[in-house]
Amino acid sequence: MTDYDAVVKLALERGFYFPSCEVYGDAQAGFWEYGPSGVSFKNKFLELWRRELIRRDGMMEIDGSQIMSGSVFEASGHLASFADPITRCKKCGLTVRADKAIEEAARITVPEAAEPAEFDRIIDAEKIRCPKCGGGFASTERFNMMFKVGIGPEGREAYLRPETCQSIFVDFPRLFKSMRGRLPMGVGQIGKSFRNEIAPRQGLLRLREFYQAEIEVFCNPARLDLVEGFAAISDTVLRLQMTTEDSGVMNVTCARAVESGLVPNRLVAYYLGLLSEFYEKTGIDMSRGRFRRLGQKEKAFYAEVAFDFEVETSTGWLELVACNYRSGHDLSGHAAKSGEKFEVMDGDEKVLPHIFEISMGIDRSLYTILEHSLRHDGEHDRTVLSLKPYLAPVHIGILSLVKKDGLREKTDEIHNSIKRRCDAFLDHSGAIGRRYRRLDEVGAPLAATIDHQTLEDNTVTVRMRDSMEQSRVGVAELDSVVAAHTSYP
RNA sequence: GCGGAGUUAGUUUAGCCCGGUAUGACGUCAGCUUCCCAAGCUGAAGGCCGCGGGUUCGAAUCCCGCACUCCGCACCA
Repeated sequence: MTDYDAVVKLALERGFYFPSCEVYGDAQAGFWEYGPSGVSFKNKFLELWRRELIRRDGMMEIDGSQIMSGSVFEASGHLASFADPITRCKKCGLTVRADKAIEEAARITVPEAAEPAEFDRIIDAEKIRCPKCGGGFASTERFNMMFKVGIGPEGREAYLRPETCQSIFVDFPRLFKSMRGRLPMGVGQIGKSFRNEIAPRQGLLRLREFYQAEIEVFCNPARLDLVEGFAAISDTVLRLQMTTEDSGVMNVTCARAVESGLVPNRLVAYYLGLLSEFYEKTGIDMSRGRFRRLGQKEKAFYAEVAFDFEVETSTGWLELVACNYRSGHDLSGHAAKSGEKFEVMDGDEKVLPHIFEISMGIDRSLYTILEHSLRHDGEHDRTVLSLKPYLAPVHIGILSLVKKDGLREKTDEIHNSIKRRCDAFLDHSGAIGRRYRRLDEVGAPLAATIDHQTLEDNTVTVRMRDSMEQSRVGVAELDSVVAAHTSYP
């Protein structure tokens, strides 16, 4: 069984995640639900994100609409650029990208954003045929990856957002004014985005409806090297890979990365440093991670400089975060379309802020943490999910060694006294070893077992997930033991 | 979307070639055991065999279509 299969099996058996609408045959691919363990785990991951990025850096957090008006995506460029020109072979049904087919057959480069009729004209003029069967092509159409929705009885045009950040951009003027903003200003958001992927695949890794945690840093393009607090991360090590040459991954400090020109400025290096420190704390094996600088062709249409944070998993290198320097693309687009002013004062200077974004895929991050944390302990023949204690869905299992002689009642009492302050799981049934194994599988770092001695001296056995070591702890101290062991770093 | 493989209980799996409504394991639940690492014993629940149609007296099994999952290609601002 591959690591991927092992994670999927655990996810299904232990309620981390599973397919949406699975009782119906018309369920579509690319939609998954988080179960109880998954939600508890996700919430803790997001709390870590808030601590390490939003609060640490004094950013704002908003929660925007998932449905946004058509104008937003006209201004952002998504209506024109987030769509592929596709054409279909009339004989064998092969669907190809019109621009790719023309490029390959006739060596003519047509801009992706050209009109469909332009593609048809060239296909006709160059007598381009299906590369597979030689058949003729039907008319070129635009397949836009945004989900269109109709608002109200008239069905007014709107779209499910394909990235959460558009809310942040259009809210910027109000946020800057009402929240007494000053540059650089970070605004974050956790929420869902929607993309009509042609072929969703691999569970949480490629979804049509997915979670993003995005941070948009509004900055003065003339002051990208004036970063307050840079000293805090200047010695943080980044694992960098340049795309141009087949260079390996280099370990360089943030300070060194800027000096050597590997990272264009201190602002970008600062946030790569914060991000690196964040992921270190998620339990992902950072020796299998890298920040890869993207080449011209790989970058998104709005990005000037882009680094992807990628991690090696059993499915190959997986992109968890896109860090894009989007320059003035977004705000100038919204300014022009809306007529609203997006310039702000930075000291004595009036500037249209540029944007550096940290766009995190939450689902992919959660998957990667699970895969990197799941291990088989051959010595004791058990499956252990060695999550960081602060990310575990269950903090502590509360178990009765046996049910009789009042141990069940004592166990219930202890569970009741603790359950509002942490995620405690009560279990009376089955052999004690079996219950420990169950807790190991959901990643619970602690278990407290109530036995006959508890009735005499009010102590319990506390068992550690990773070492399986046991110690005797007073019931009165249980609270503080749990808090100390499961608190965020 | 193309090509390939697959889909039977929570998980895993037999049965399919050679039609007669389904097998085992693990897990779950209850009881006994009162026990500190998946112990043992007894019992139970759980399946419209992915969905729809066809052939047939009768379909998990044969035929057709569709969906989903996985792999490869293409795609992935």
